[in-house]
Amino acid sequence: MAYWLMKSEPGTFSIDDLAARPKGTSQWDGVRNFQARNYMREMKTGDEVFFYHSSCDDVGIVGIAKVVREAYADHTAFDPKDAHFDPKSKRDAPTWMMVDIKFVKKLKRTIGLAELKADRKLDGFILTRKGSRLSVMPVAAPHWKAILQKE
DNA sequence: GCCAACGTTGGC
DNA sequence: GCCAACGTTGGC
Repeated sequence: MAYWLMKSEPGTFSIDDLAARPKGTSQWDGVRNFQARNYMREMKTGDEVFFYHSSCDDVGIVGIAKVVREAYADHTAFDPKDAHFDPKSKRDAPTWMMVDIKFVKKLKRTIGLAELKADRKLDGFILTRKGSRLSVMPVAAPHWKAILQKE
């Protein structure tokens, strides 16, 4: 079992939005970065995911979800009307993939970015690495545990 | 709104 | 293959 972190702007799709979906489940579409896509292809059913709110007043980890469907074609890339349309992605050879995740729980409080940056136990975490903009990333087991202990 | 950092594109 | 220009991300 592996651990991951996925970023979302709460103004677009928040942890509450995920919880409100039927069965608390949603596809994770719109990823258009190769490294992030590659990580999604590694995800296995049952893997756990930190849900992170970015570009908002309260930036940080807000909840936990789990992977319920492994990588498949992101069909929004085929739709010319979709904001994330990519003409280079073909139905018979999709460039972009998505997974489905399911709401598990909200944390009792947001574990803020500043707090994550300040924790020496989290050295090496991709999220807090200078200049990192990845929206999907792995979380090492010791890091996962250290973050949970902050709750 | 600003801007640093990064990824992508396209001319050469 | 190089690299400048451009677009995006995302914290502040």
